[in-house]
Amino acid sequence: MSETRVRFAPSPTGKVHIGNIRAAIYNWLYARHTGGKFLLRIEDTDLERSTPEAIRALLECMEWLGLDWDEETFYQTRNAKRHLECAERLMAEGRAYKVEKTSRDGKTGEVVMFRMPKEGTIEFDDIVKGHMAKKAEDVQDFAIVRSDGSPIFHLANVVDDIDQRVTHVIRGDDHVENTFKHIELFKALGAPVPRYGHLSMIVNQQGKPYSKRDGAAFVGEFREQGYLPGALFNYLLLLGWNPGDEREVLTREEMVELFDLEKVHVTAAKFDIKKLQWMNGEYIRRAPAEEYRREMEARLAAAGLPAQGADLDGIARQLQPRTKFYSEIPGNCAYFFTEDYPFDPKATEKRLKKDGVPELLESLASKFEALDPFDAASGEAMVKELSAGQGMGPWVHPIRVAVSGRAEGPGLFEMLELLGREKTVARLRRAAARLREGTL
RNA sequence: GGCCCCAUCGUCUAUCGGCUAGGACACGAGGUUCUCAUCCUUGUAAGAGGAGUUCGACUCUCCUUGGGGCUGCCA
Repeated sequence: MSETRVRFAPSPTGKVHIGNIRAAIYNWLYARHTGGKFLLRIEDTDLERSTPEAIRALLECMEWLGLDWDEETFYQTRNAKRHLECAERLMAEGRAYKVEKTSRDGKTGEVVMFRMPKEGTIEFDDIVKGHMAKKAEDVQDFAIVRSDGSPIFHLANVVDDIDQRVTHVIRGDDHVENTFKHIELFKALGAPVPRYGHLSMIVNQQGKPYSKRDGAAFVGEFREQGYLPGALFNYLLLLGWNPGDEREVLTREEMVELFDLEKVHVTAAKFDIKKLQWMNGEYIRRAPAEEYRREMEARLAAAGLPAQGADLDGIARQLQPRTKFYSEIPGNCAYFFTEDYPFDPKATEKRLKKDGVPELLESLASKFEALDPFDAASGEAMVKELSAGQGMGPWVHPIRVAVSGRAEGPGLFEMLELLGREKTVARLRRAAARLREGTL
């Protein structure tokens, strides 16, 4: 049994979308699962539309998702000589012929056509779709070399698969019809036909397949929006495959161990951003505290917030279960690091702009000034005593908004402890003063 | 038009002839609670339609309907 060799063969003609990248994920997992090789081939034969930017974006996305590939990156255009040699050979053997054709855009010239068999059936066993068969008469001859002498996708794709010794072709559903053509090409070139596995499409909320023009589905967008690569990877994996039990959040190791092409679904799956968001939160909550802290520090630094002196571990502990996206970290905890924190208008209106609040805040400031020790437990005990069993809301809410500017966040007393006595007291007094001045 | 593929809660899915059709997301209710989130409990919600095979069909067969793919000198 020879080694499994699969490839991801995108054409860099636009931004890579989730459908493409899921194909990459499935190829990668299949290679890792079988202990084979995962190859990358850039199909840049469409010179008009392939761009270096698209290639760079693609490689960045793969790296971000941890899709490492084996052997050297294969650029299809660099193998053009071989493609053409094969075309010559096919012509010499009568399997291809030249013909005068007019293209869609009106150019007329001589192209090389591959001759398909005219009778019998072409069949293959697709690993995901099962047995596939088609009458030869239903498949037309097709062009393999353009009138300008450049090889066309079908030829280049097959010859490269031969040269890269690809054993399993795992690609999008949109290639099923091509497979009947490609099989004949492999045979005509005297090469073994690889096994095929065709992946269903991922469709959008409207039920339409994602296209390269679908900006929202561009993998890089998810990264910018603060999704974790692990979460996207995990979510995409589940869109058409499951481990056979009820687990959904899987480690990369589990995925590699359990992944199986035979269990991949035939039906198209609808992309559900809500579930991805949940998955992302799940990944954040499950992240090691160390990792969350590092991420937080990086985000704070990027936002220009000075984190020195603050109890970052304590803040991270409070924030982690409340974070849906890493990108929202600075906005959610800026008040820990600056006195210039914004006041949410609604919360200010509801909790602070009330009769008696300035007086309340000032009296609380004095109490916190005297509190000993200044920690969450004694803060809570103090307010509990003030509330006399009637509920701490009337005290807690104004304090929270005064010291953080926000209506939601960590438990108030944990928050105050993290802030420290000095800041707590100063903020309460400052808020009271601003309320009196009417500057809040 | 021709050829091919597909069809379980709103969404992702389990079921491989025995089903009171299970789980997750989303949504609703409740609990914990100082807010938000987490967490726990819980509810609503599905087999496109019609024939057939069978003791028994979500599961097998056929038809209909609906969706998708392909039908390029794009990939």
